[in-house]
Amino acid sequence: MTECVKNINITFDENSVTVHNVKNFSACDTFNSGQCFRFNKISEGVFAGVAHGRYIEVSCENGDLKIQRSTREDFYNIWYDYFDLAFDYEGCIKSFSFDRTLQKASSFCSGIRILHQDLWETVCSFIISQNNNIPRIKKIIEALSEKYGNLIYTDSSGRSYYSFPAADALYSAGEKEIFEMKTGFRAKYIYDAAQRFCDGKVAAEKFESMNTDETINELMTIKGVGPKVASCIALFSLRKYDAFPVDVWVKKILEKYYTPQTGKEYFGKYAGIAQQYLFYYERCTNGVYL
DNA sequence: CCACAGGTGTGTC
DNA sequence: GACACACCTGTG
Repeated sequence: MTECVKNINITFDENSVTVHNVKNFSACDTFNSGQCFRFNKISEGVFAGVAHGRYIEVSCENGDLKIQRSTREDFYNIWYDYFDLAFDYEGCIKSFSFDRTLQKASSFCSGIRILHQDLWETVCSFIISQNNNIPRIKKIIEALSEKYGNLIYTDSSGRSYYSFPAADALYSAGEKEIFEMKTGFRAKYIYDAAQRFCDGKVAAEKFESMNTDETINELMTIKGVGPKVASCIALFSLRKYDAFPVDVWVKKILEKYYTPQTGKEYFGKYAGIAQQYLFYYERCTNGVYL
């Protein structure tokens, strides 16, 4: 069955969805750009993982985006939004032509998408990311999911996939158990955040009417969430495209290619997407990959 | 043994 | 406000 929605053609199979002629989509670049910790390469060009409580396998060849193990309903309810399919990345990249470095970076990784990730998962994951490295961040998140999440899928080789733990699962586990999952000094932050999500004090809808600065200030009331983590949450979950996370890499980039005064304003309303291109470009061209 | 990893809270001036 | 400084843990 094929449908046409907003000028894109989509084919639905028994157990997969194919979106035809998708521009600017690379599963590899998207999942390796540091915004998401739960997808891994399972074969050439294919990435598998769990998001929003569902297991999928994602690949994109010749402009055809294939999502395996997705129903038609899940595609419309979850993945269309998750992969930001409505956003015009081509136009966004064109708007970056005022800057040579940005032009180079965006043509290097024009297939990166800004994912629309679950708020709680993003908050928790980026708290874990502080003063940490990506392999260990992934390891901790997998361990938490295996212990406190739900079994979602087991593949033919016997590998099991788990959902990210719900906030109340971590809250009832307690700070001590969270610490024992090798989260270190971040345990108290995770516990505190979990409690606030259980209370319902934090909800994604709350941020819809807020601008980016308001969003970041609100997020920073969570312990362990500073400007960098708050910007990541705003960008990778709440879709505030002008949120501009500044980490050690971006700091280096700003020093190397720009002036000390260059701030997010210079990059405009899609500063966050610019940040992703620059970050990924700089890391790849300096030999750091995963 | 020590530095470092996609930072942040706390205590100083 | 602009600084140091510690912080769990694994890896080089």
